[in-house]
Amino acid sequence: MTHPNPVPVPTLRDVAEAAGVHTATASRALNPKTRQQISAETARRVMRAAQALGYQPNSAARSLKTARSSTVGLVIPDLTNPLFPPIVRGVESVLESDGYNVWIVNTDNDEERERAKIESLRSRQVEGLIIATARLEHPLLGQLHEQGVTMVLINRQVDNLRIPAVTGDDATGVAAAVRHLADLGHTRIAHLSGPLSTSTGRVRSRAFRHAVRDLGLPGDLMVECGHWSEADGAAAMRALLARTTDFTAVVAGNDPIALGCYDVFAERGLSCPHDVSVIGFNDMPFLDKLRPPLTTVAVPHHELGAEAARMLLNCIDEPDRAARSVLLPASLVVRGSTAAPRATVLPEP
Amino acid sequence: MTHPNPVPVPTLRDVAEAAGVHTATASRALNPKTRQQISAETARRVMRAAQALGYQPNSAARSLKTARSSTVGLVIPDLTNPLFPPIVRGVESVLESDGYNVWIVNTDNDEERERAKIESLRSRQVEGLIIATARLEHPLLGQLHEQGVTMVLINRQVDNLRIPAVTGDDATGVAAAVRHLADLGHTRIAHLSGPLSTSTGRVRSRAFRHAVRDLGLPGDLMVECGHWSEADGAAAMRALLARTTDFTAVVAGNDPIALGCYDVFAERGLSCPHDVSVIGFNDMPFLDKLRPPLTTVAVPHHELGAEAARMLLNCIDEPDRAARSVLLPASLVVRGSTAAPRATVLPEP
DNA sequence: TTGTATGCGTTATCAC
DNA sequence: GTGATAACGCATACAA
Repeated sequence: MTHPNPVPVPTLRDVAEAAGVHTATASRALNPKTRQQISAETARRVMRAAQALGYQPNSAARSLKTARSSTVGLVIPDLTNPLFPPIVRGVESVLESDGYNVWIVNTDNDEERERAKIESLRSRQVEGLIIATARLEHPLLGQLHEQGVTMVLINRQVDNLRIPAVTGDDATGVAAAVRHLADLGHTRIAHLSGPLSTSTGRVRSRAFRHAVRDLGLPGDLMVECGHWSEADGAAAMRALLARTTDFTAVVAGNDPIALGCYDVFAERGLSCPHDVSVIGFNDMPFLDKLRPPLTTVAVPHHELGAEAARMLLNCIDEPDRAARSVLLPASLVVRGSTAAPRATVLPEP
Repeated sequence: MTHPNPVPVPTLRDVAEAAGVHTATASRALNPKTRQQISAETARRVMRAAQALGYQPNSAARSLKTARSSTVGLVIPDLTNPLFPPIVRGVESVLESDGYNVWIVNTDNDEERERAKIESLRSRQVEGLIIATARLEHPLLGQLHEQGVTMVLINRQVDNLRIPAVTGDDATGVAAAVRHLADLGHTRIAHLSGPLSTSTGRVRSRAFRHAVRDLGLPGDLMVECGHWSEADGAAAMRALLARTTDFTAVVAGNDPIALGCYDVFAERGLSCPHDVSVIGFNDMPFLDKLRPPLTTVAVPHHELGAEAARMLLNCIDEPDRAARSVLLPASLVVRGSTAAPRATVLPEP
């Protein structure tokens, strides 16, 4: 139940009256940037009055007047995907110390939803957008760019348009994964890629092809997952097994896909890493508690968010600066899901 | 880089001019609730103009005029805690279909931060607050309530004030956990509680005491964790083992605390569930992939958020309605971390 | 140092 | 059915 006598929200005018000054004076006294224009005594009186009344500036009025919202929009597919909360916190950590607030929206990877959410963000006069959805087809981005919307992309490079982006160095991460397996003695390594309609799916898939080719290994062991999910990972692994059993290691497009592999191994009585090694991607929480603990590629999600936020601030401050893209290093985290293949013939010296 | 010629954002005035009508008419044409007052022909013309210009209403101006923000604030401790994303999505699923938007803030369980965040929310004229932080001491809540702030609590009951709340039925969940262990033959069951400064810590701890007492089991095997974390769970388990080894099962205050137990078992060479059974709380993602898969109490987090949102809408619509509290059922999810104790003397018939 | 006046973009209340 | 006008709360250019 709300309070029986809902206190009317005090305005600047109330504060001014209580302090016996004009609203303009009160406004200056309350704003740190203009407080110096005011006598210390008056400033103190105004601030006490504001405190006493529980005054909070009406941000709608302020942004209407100043044409600034001190708000940026953060567009992600789905908060329940453990990738994104660290990114969100990274963004916030930078933006909040600069006086900005962050408005988060989920798109569920639905184009219509995404459009609607971004419209609503724009109608809120956000000063910039950080977009962390990874679909490849994206007419919307082009439109926004045309309209001069300030934005930064996370985990996605758009080739055509020059939009600043910050991404994890997926290619190096995949290469490290493949090299690790090769070093262990694996020669037939499969890749269960994410959807090739996503930029990350495409980048990692291509990196895998390059990596195996560079090592002189076969590059035909590839299956595309319909989604980045455990279920689709399992389906892809079943499809691969139906085609061939002549492989000893798998590089999964992400961690849930790797978990899908675990499920199929359990079904088929295969032992990991004994029969087959698996490497995931992203280093989700609690992977070290799995059976076996999953070897994976760690992406600095928090730092991805923080760096995107810094970039966005740059873009807001210097609208004419050329777009830059930043690549953050990914690193292999070796755990228990990778080992030497069972019947390896070690390469002759 | 932003567009070289940043298009000035079109206002209602621009739309009106383009359509050859007055702004008032344009406003009426664009608002579905007033569109009927306008001739169909004019309405169409205005809407086409708006479309063509890419017009988005300025929400600051609108909420200044209407004194409504169509926004509610959602206050949580930390998005990276996997408990909260489902709650957030639950809240959003209800609120968005009602035309509201949700503003999320993280408090990191810091009182000062929480106060600042809520102030910033209020200055944004949010129409209500959903608060999902679980500290027990909370002068702030009292103040907000005094000021007539509409709010709903998640996972926390405040005794004094009559503030609506929606919580999981922790007590029943804990009781089910204890009964499950007793049914397996355990007689000496320990509890590693969360911090007793949190309402959930206190509720679950008390429920545990009641449950063991009702079964005639000893109630002295309790340790309080400093935080709801894996590290603190491990510390508590070490403390318990230093005191006694005369127990065969543990009910952890939450899942990370249970994982802390796993860590200590690994250190000491104890086998779970062979030497000791463990039950967690919350049913975080991927618990089924652990070694062993963790038996836990599932709380309907999405539904918790959805129900809180429904309640908040009620409160906004009918400010004078009495506060209600809702308890959502929790359920035991039996997995591999619980089994009969090794050397059980089964009770005589 | 302080007060006066104005307008941000929108909607509500008038009058026509 | 449409237009004119005012006002929401605040910040700022200008006057004093």
